Amino acid sequence: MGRKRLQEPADGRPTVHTVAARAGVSIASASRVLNGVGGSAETIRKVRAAAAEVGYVPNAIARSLQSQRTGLIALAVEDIGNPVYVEMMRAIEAVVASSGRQLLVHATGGRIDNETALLRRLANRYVDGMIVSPIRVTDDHLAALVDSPVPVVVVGQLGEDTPVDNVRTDSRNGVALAVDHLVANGRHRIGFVNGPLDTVPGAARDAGFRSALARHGIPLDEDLIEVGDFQYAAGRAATERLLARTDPDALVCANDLIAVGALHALLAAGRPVPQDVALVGMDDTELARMMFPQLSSVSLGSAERGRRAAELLLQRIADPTLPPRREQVPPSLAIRASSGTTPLVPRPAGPPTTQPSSEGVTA
Amino acid sequence: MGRKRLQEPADGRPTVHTVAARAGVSIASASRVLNGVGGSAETIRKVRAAAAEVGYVPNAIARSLQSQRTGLIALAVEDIGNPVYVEMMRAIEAVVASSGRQLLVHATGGRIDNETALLRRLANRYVDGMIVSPIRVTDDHLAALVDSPVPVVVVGQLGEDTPVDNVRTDSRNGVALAVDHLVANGRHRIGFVNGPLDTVPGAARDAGFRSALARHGIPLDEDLIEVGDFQYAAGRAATERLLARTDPDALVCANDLIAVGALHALLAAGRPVPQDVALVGMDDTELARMMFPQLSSVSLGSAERGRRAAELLLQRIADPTLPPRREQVPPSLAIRASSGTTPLVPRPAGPPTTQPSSEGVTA
DNA sequence: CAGACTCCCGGAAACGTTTACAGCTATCAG
DNA sequence: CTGATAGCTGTAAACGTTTCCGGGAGTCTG
Repeated sequence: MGRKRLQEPADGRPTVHTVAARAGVSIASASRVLNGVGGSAETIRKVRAAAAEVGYVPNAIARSLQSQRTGLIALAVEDIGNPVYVEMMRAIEAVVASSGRQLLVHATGGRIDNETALLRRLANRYVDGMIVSPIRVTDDHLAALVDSPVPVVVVGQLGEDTPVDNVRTDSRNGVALAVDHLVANGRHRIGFVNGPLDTVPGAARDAGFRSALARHGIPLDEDLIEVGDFQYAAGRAATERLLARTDPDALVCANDLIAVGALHALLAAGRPVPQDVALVGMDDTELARMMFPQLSSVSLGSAERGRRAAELLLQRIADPTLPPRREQVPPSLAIRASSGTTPLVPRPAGPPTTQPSSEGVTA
Repeated sequence: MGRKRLQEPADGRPTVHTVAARAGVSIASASRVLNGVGGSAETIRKVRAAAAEVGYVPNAIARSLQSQRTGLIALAVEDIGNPVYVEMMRAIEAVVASSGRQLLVHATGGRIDNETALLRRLANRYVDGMIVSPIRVTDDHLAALVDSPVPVVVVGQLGEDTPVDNVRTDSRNGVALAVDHLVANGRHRIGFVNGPLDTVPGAARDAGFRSALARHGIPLDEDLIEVGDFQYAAGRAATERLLARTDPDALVCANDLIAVGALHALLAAGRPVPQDVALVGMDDTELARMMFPQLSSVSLGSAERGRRAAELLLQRIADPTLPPRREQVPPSLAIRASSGTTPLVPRPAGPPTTQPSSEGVTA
């Protein structure tokens, strides 16, 4: 029999040619049987047997080249360690896995050039689509998003007119929920520990804080606002700076990592939480529930946003002609011990006796 | 000019054929120039210009098919949310990225069939190698590891005779470090909150705890040992059960998530840490430093293990004929406020004034 | 000026798969 | 008995790239 090509590649792994030769059929028939389309009973039997004997496993790369799909979905986030992204990632993973695909995680380290490069690299088609959650956005970046060669979904704020699938929340309003809650509990010297103002979430939260105070008729004291990074250490340092110059009775923090840093700074300064200072974080990650006292936190629905983003992406992959869509997940407030409702009543210091309810009340 | 094949595929994306035609050279020349090997000055100029004009980007899949390498490294861990894996992942990512490859993360959810399936799927070559950190190991699993079609490195304990690259620590001895430290500080009713005994780390830590107590001549009180999951909630529940039936003056926890749960349970029960009960966690994740009081914790060098595993894997990919290697990272103890050195001296409750040093002392 | 050597180029094969197409056989209807 | 039809099969092309190889042009040496 005149074999046209090697049947056993150098590394000895069987290909569809190996199977076909062994079964005494053509590679087309072998491929059809292996894919479960067509084939006579006899052919099916022979091919299956041959495949089993040689331990044939199809090569994913070759299949991808032919089918023009890789079965991979990329996720680009700033910091793989931030629990908010962990939760988002878990939700995305679930959706992606249920579609038979796999998730490829990129850590951009928040460096935007990094992220833009990633978007440009999409052109080489190593992936069927990408979910990206940028914290900074430049024009260059936007351009890369808009004319991306593969479907892209953005988690986070994006200009109204940008024709890119987008799942967002309203973090401005999220901050307002926190402020409303604190004001309702009699706190009036409310501090705010934010992340960098040149980031999209940082800017939104800053605006939200200022407008919420204004709505309550509370004059703005710039001393009560401090800015750091969206990290634990930066949050702690920022809070220490804030405490050194002024005297808040409550703190709103731009995410839970900052809030944990703030909690640490407050306790170290001998300011019990919530008796002396009430504390509200943001993102409502599991970290908030792991603190003592448990932290109140504004949920921005990160898992839900991740889930929806993944669904949007899968839909767009299935039908690239869909018009750009925009979804919004509303924020909600989980009230826990750190912003307890009995403000400013001096109590003996010590671990608060408030029983930590593992489920926060949603406002 | 007789073109043999389509130069513009249906979706309009340029291929090397497009570039070659536009530059008026063969695809071989175009490919050579684009890869920076060979080509006359004139050819280089023409090809580069043509590539730029049409915005050519090479197709990663086709390249992989030809080169038999995908540039992807897979990492399979149980729980993507456990900070110990986050740290390991970061370390691996750094090494992998510096070799120009990318990391593909799988969450196995601790289900072993899941992990074995993953190993079998490696046969389709969608990835150049894999790092896996199993917490349970069966014979089936071992077999899949040993005759994996692509290089695999295991992070964690593995039988001595298993011919698979392996980076391990000595968690038995790690537990001993914790016990020694507590005993040296006058604690004698030392409790142990462990993970499942049918896991590799759970079993090792259990053995370590028992032998350490024996070495100090402390009789074993089974009431002081409790088992749950390697999770926060389970750790908290296990600690509550333990506290309900006995009265420890110290607790060793099998990882930091459990330790945080234990801290929570202790504080809720009005047992100040470290005054009343000293607490030592394990893994020395950033979570330990984010608690108040900061948690002492046994470092098992997760970042270092990740780094080494990645290096072993890259070396094996470069030279698959290497003999199986086995590396060991020694544990060390980071002493922080939660196991402060002034035991059993009743103090007024309240936030400990111990200044939390962000760097623990290494024993 | 002839031969050897270097360099560049294009044709074609190869990576491993799926699939369009055409040919063949067997079955069925008329 | 003939023509149509359905189902199966094999050949070959295609996916987009890299690379082997042979040929041709140019340069250098003797």
